[in-house]
Amino acid sequence: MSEPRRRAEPHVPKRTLSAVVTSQIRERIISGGYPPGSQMNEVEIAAGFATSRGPVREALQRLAQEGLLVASPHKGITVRVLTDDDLEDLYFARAAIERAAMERLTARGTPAALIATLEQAVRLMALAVARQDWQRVSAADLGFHQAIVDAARSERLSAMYASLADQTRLGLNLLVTTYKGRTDLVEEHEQLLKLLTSGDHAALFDALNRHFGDAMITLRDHRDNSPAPRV
Amino acid sequence: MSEPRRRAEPHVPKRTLSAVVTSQIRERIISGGYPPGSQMNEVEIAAGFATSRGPVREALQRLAQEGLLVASPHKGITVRVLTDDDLEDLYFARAAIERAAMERLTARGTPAALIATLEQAVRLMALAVARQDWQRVSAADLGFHQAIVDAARSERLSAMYASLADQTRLGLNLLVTTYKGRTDLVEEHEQLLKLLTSGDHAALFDALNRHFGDAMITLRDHRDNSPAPRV
DNA sequence: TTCGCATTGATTGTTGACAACGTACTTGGC
DNA sequence: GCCAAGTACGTTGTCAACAATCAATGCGAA
Repeated sequence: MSEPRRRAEPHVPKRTLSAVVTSQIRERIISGGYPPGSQMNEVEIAAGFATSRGPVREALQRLAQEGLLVASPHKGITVRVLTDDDLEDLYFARAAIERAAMERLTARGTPAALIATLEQAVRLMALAVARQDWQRVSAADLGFHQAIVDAARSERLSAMYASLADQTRLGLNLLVTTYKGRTDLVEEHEQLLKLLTSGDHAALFDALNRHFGDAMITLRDHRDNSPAPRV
Repeated sequence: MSEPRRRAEPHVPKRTLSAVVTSQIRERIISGGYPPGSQMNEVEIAAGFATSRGPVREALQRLAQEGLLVASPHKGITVRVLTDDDLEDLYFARAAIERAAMERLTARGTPAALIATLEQAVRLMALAVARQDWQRVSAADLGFHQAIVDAARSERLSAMYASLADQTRLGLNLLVTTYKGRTDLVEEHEQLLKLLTSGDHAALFDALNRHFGDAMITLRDHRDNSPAPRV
């Protein structure tokens, strides 16, 4: 990991201030630090980061294009409020990308490294479920799926999926108890993993569709049963 | 080439300057006004738009995230140079999205409005082919596919596909003669249209895969036969 | 009261200047 | 002549102030 310093190419990742602000804000949005619907006041955030509005503005613009924020000209930028339609669209788009990734994987052969990564993710998920740490369950869940997409080695698919995964976490952090009672979650991912190694094309796709379908149903139930936060 | 505003705008409701600069630059990149690899000098562009660096900077950042530009911190922003791998990745990602859209369309039924739009696109394409206007052929081609994706009514799929389509145009404008000799292009789209209305799931997917496969082959041939521009 | 409207306050959009960084050139030494 | 360090230039990153726009409030008239 440690790279010997070379004169011709020191290339230390001189992270620009905008970049660090962007990732900080993104993390805070995903983890629920900024609740959906709240307005992102530029001067306020800039003060929090001890910087000026410039970098903050760039960060917000970027996150808006990633789908975590919504920008209205002259009105401001607010944290996205995901509707039921948005959630359905999210899972639909994720399924589209993940299926394509799986198709390529089954065609080219599943790398052993991916299997190891997925097994690790499942283990982490099981552990988190046992501890009822739903934050980590969600992280393991999305990590599992992102690993599958990344294994397809498509720069664009990976980038698009990462954006969709972030939006999904934004939708989930409102419903921290979403995973509660879904004891079948670990089994479902184990099943996906098994089908992925077996190479059973049709069964794998069916399982993925059911998997996302279950997630949608669970989300809807929780949303219906819990009072929606004021918008 | 220079298309001035058609009117002194008394009622431009609320398009921010950044937005208009963004679309202007995007159009110019796609149409080849800024050749791939060239650096986007902020002050230069700002002078061209008679504005300051602020809006230009925002526009460039946005286009970079759309994939048309690549940004290196402290070095500058350049027009993306698409490699062969990029082209393959583009078609792979497009196929992933378009297949998902088609699946939903065949499941829910193809809207009549879509059929009309596609027929119109094919007519325009045939006309452009007859006139050997490859710029319009490319526009009709991408319009055809974008219409299919839009008909699936998925906000995220449409947005992602639009970005991929723009990148495709960026790759095509280097090879303006790409379509030359592809007299089968109109037939292929007619075939896709027919299969879409017939609802033949499997045949439609096969046709789409062949369609993109043909495009890839043609692109590769042209790139191999023509001297690659220095990078 | 209630509707309409001007005014106020706050926030975003834009600008020009300053600072930091990378690149290319020049200069000195071998 | 060639290489290396130092330097100068150009570009990007950041900042603070100015202008434009929107939401909210208060006032007055029907």
